[in-house]
Amino acid sequence: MSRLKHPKQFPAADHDHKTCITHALQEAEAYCKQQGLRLTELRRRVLELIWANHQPVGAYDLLEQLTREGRKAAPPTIYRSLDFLMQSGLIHRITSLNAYVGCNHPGLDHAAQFFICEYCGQAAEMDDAQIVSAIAKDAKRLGFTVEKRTIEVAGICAHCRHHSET
Amino acid sequence: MSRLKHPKQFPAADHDHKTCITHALQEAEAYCKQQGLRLTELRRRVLELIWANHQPVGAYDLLEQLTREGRKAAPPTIYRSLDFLMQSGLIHRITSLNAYVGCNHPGLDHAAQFFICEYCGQAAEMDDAQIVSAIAKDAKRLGFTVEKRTIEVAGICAHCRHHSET
DNA sequence: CGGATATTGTTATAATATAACGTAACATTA
DNA sequence: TAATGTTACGTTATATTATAACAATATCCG
Ligand SMILES: [Zn+2]
Ligand SMILES: [Zn+2]
Ligand SMILES: [Zn+2]
Ligand SMILES: [Zn+2]
Repeated sequence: MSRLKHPKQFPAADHDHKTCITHALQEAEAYCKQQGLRLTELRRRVLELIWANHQPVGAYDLLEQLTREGRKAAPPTIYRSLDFLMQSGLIHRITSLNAYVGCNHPGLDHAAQFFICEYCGQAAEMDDAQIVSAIAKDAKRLGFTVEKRTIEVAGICAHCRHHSET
Repeated sequence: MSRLKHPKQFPAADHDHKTCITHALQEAEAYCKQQGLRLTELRRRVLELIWANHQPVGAYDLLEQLTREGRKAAPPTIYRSLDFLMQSGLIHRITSLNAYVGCNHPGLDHAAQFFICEYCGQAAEMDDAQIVSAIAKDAKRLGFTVEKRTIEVAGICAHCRHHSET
């Protein structure tokens, strides 16, 4: 039950995203190897496409990209890969967008909260213990056993807000 | 910016639900009248069907019920009513279920959080200031302007857990 | 190798939601 | 009340997201 001390910031507009991608794939490789999970060519490629940026991406978008690459792909192709990646903790599903985004710290037990910019589409993953404990408190009072939390905040990120101001 | 002091409890198994329904519809009538919103026959009926119980209900379920009542109804019929009811603050959409549930306190400015039992399907609406302020704190640190929060907790309610224990 | 298991291919279909356009009901005011 | 504008509803078609079912292939292990 480890927990991050410093939740991720919103991805800066000018950050070096190539390192995000290579780092994510390296972590995924290592984690799967260690856990005996089979990160096949297809699954690896889907993960790579998801990590192409910090914007959650839809299943059919991914499907179209696979098809354009010449791969034989149908909806089950992509959904099965997404299932594997989610069960392995390598990606998250953003329920409010029906879209998928890479996990910032796979392998760690964490509740994820997402802040999603409605302008640029970027999503920041957080792991705020205060939110989690506030929910736990309510659950305790209700006698409710928590299985899964869906916490997604839509709005405007700092960068987009500054640019939209006259 | 009023806020409830005593968040609702999980609906008890044996509560008198008829009063929930009549109360909800009376409130809706009064609120719409006061706000100049047109709670038409169709919209009223859809709201009533949603309040039939405390389980979020899907759009196509509602559609089927309308059809069985002899009303001419197609998907747009129900989705337009749902849009009206949501915009008027009379119902909430449960994103993780693609389903709709009556609001417990329409007319009041409130962030809603839902605790949803995976066994009985019942949903409890809460308005926990601690959750809201924890999110606000994160948002402030990120420079993020919050527009909409989606907070849905799935799990097992006290009643169902007691019944599932050997 | 050979049989078991896991992954992928393939076709069809389910479930949720919206676009587009016409008609009817209602409201406003001349 | 008739003309007019507005809102709501009817209707058909289609978009979007996701899964069922079964066949073919690849991978693992004794
Ligand atoms: Zn990046
Ligand atoms: Zn994560
Ligand atoms: Zn009730
Ligand atoms: Zn509410």
